[in-house]
Amino acid sequence: MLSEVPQKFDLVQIEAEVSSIWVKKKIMERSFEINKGKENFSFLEGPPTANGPPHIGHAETRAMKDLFLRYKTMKGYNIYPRIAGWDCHGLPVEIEVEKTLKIKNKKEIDEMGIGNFNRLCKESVFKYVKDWERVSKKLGYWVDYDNAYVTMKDEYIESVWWALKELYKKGLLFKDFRISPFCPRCGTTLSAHEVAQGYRDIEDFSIYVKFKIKGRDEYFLVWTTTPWTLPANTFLAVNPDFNYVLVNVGGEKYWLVEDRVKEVLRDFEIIEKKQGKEFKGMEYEQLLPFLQLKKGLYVVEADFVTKEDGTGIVHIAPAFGADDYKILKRENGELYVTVAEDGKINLESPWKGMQISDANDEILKYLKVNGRMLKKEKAVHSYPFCWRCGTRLIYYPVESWFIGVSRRTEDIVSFNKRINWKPEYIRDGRFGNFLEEGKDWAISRNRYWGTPLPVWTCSNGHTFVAGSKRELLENAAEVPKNFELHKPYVDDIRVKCNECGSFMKREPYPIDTWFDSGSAFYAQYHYPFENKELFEKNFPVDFITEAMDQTRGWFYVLHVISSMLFGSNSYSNVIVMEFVLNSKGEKMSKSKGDVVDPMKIIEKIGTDALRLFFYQGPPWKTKRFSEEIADEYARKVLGTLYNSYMLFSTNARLDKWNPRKENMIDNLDKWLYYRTNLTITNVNKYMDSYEPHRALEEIEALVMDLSQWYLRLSRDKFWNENITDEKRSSYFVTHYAILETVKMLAPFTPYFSDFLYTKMTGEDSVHLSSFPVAGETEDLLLREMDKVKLIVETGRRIRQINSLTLRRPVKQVVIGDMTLEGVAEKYRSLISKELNTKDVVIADIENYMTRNYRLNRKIAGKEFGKDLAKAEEEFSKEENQKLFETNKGVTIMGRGISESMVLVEKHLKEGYVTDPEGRVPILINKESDRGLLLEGLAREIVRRIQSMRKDAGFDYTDKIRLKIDGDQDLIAAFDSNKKYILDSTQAVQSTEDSGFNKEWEISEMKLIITISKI
RNA sequence: GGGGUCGUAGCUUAGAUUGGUCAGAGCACCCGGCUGAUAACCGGGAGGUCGUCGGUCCAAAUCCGAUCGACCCCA
Repeated sequence: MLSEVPQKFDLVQIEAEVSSIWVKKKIMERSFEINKGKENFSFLEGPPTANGPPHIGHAETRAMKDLFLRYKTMKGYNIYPRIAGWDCHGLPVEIEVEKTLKIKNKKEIDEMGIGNFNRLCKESVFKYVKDWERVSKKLGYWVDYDNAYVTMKDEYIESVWWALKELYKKGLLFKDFRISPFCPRCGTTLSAHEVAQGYRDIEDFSIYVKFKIKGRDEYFLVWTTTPWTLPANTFLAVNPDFNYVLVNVGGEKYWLVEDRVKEVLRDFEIIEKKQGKEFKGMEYEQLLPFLQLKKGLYVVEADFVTKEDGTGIVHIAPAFGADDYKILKRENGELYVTVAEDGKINLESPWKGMQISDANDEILKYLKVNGRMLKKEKAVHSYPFCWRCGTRLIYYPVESWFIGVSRRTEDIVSFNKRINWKPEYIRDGRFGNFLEEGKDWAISRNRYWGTPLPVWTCSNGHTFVAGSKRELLENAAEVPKNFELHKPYVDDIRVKCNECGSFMKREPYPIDTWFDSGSAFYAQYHYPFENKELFEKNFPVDFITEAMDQTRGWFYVLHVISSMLFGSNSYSNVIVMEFVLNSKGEKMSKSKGDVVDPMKIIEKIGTDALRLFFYQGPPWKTKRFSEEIADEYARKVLGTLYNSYMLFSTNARLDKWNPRKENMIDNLDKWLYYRTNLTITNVNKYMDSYEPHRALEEIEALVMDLSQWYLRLSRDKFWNENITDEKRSSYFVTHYAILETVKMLAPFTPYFSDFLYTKMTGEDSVHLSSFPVAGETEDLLLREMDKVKLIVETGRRIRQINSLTLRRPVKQVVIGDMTLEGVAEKYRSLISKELNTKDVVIADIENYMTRNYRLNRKIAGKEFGKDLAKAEEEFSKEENQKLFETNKGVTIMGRGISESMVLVEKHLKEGYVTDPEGRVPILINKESDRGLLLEGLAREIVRRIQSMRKDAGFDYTDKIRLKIDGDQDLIAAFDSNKKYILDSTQAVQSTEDSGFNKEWEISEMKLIITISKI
């Protein structure tokens, strides 16, 4: 039953062997089926965009996902669906295509035709999917790749449409303006990512202008860096909590924030003070009288007004700033856009038709001439430019469709409380904070490749939202051939307006691809058109995990969509994983050339080693990747377990022992059994609470205890030639411990575990077996063994410190703590063997102390005066010392000596040594005699013979002839320990001179050993 | 610029929620042991301003503030 394993521990070789068996015996497929009909555990794959090969971070999240999938499977849960998923839409795909076509802007895309472009996008999506699948499979990530959900399929899109229609019906999908970064030359908005690429430090001018207060001879002093926006001025904003002052400067009176006066002005005189809120509603005269405003030209309050620069009074031009637009909405004003999309002023004014940069200068002149400019400054600041053409970006209102997240913020925040976040601090920290902001979500994109927004509008302002393919086709005037839910096909469909009968056109946008991936929890089922029950069974999803960057990405969109659509959280447990960094703790990057290819690592050290590295330490802590550390750790845990099996199986096989229940005989065996069960309990607990690193720590500790304590102490039991009850007992617990450990490791290291499991059981796979369930355990025994370990370790340390080599037995070891009596008696033989002592004594340490009493000169001096020296001499006499010890007092030279006058010195009795810093009092009698000496020498001789056996290449079952020659003492040692030596070395004494011989020196004595095989 | 996490021996790290046994391990290093798990195993030793500065407290690696550095998110 117990199969042999190769001598050499080689994870890569093991992996190769196991993975071919997996394929041959369809282990993965069978594991998917094994729990059919049992309780469900639901999982959802966060869909990657496969627009590049997977890197080590992807490997980490996949390893983490797989860990729990395997664990839950072994726990008997049915996981269905268990599928991969691919995010197909969006800018990354478009950019990839643009790169291959060597085109740079939307105009060129329009020229080649959207149909052609999108076809290329569709083809490009799967360019790297093969790489992803190869790496994922190699990592042992067991999901169904053939039935992956794909966000660009019509079914998936249809589900998303359904969701959008639901939101529309709830009034949560609407059109509004979004003030976006905009390149006036390219005529396009830029994504945040693109904007971030284009920041540059530039020297720019800014101006202070004067807004006259209506009906007063006072001005608001306002600072701006964008004079071209001044014609669109609608409000002035102050911070209600700031203090403002009215100053007189050369006869003119200006209002500005108190804290900035000194920075802005030189000679001034403060006339009056007011709080910001007192200005609310105050009207002022239009600075540039060209725009006909229906509402505006009064002061509003705003929190975003700071004192860091400017005057604490901010010019508001709603079209050209996000904050500005917010104020307009609050004040219910009307939006005026004074600049056309080509960046030219379109307002009837002296500047009409000018580019904004030219208008800047002209407006400046105008203000100067009209006495409305106080001063002009130059300053360096960071400003975004278009990353394509280098044009200065402006903020510009772009029509956009929104999801009304802000209207459901309360729900969204409260549903978050139901989610078990790992680590916990994400819930109320990074994630919670972001939810509280509750910003509306602009989902329309001015792009091509994506889920089309299913909204049609007519010229009379009516709207139709298609909630399914069918609903669209029913309302379509004509149905085109080769129809699919992508541009340009959907755009070709004309819909007749139900209200006015005119033709409707589709709003031409695709939607934010995050809406796609955030819809996966229902759209993967083609819900609600299909699989309704399956969806409900799996909702909310039990477990998801992705990297930290998904907090505001996938985790957010899933949660928002689910909260608004289903009134619930969409996942119950989530592990937020930190990144894998390079060995210096820096982010890996292509430019640094330190990007690690997971496949290369796997080929070198094996998948299991890489996986173990990922599982070490909390998933939410960054990990510095190092191949050496990964390899080392795998050797430590898996290598040790492998060696343990090797030791066990070699002996058990010789004895033809087959795994079966045996009576546990000695306490050490019981200990290992209980120890294993304790680990099983803890591993289950930690896995269930999504703390895999703690589970792994438990397993590691068990492996170490098995190897370093249990097996080391049990080795000689295995060497007995006959199979005894003791041996059976030991085989049983060893087998139990190794097998249960292998099973617990299975979700962590699927290849290695399966290798050992199949060797041990002959079954097909550990992944078709159940996760260990703890048998009985006994705390007392576990605690006792800890004490035994402590005693043994302390004893060994004492031997070491005092150069008492373990090889030579000592006369006696004293355990000087009576509370340890029970333990020490119970494990007496174990302790004597480990410490190689003839005798173990348990006795109060005080019995091994001699005390020496000295006079405390400070106190005794007052009593004895100049006789002190004599008194000390008297007191040190043996009879007085004894008297003092028994009576706690003695009379010296006619005077009583009491305890208060005495200092006590304790000494260990002659011949004993101890470790004064030890946590338990252990004494060793270091006195030796000839018998002990000879025994020690006998072990020296054995060691030499064994070493020679090995050098001679003898098998350890080979019998040998042995001849010893050399110094007297060594011969004596041999003679007096003959049986021990001959038994240990499988030898018979001989006078044969021929054979393998060698001369040794032991303690400056000569020893000649001759051996030969019989 | 705002928010978050982290910073413990040469390296990887435990301990931080509940402040109080000399801050525990492992690897590497040095010394020793074992020699029937042997390209394995065991013991011991040395090595730490707990990033820095300040505060609270009888007492801080742990709580608070500042600061430096790493990483992430947002602007």
